[in-house]
Amino acid sequence: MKLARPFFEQKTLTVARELLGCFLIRRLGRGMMRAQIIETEAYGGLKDKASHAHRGRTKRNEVMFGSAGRAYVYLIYGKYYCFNVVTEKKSSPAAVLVRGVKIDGQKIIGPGRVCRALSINAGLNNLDLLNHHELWLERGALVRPKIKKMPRVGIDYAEEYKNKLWRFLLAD
DNA sequence: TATTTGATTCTT
DNA sequence: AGAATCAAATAT
Repeated sequence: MKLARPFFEQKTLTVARELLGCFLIRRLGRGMMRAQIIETEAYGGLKDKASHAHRGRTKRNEVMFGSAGRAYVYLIYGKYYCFNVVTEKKSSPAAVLVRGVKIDGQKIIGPGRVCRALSINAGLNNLDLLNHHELWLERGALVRPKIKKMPRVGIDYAEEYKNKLWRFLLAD
C-alpha cells in the first residue's frame, strides 16, 4: 500500500523511524525494483546545524521547504547522489535521508550506493512520491521492527547536533 | 567574480 | 590516509 501525505507530515524523527521496513519502488521502463529501507537519518528544521536548511532557503535546499512526500535529491562531493524524503508542513524544512536498503536480499549501505543501485539522480529532485509512476514508497510489515539508534554520519561540523541519535537502522 | 565546501566512496 | 570531482554556498 502506497504511503500517503499524513505519513510524511509527521515529525521527521517519526518518519525516519517508520520508514524502516518500508519499500522504495523504482520503475525503469519495463523493470521494477523493490528496495526495503534498512537505514535512515533525520534532518530537522532550522536549528539542526547538520541540516541543509539550517542557514535558510537556498537554491539547493528549497525542496525541503515544500510539501511533505516529495523527493529531495542532491549531488554530493561532485560524484554521488543522496535521496531524501521531505517531511513536515511547508513552513518546517526537514527531510529523511535514505542511507541503506535491501534489494533481492542484498544489503546496499551508503546513500550514494543506494542512489546508484536505484538509478536515482538529480532529475528526480522535487518529484511527488505520492503521485509518480517511476518512484514511490509502500508500507512495510505492520509489526513494529526492532530499531537501533546511532549518531549521524559525516556531520562533524554540526557542533551540539553532531551527537544526536538521529540515525536509525533495522536491527538484524 | 573567486574560493571553499561537502548528509561520500573508492583506491592506496 | 588520500584522492576524486563539481554544483552550489559562501567569501570577497
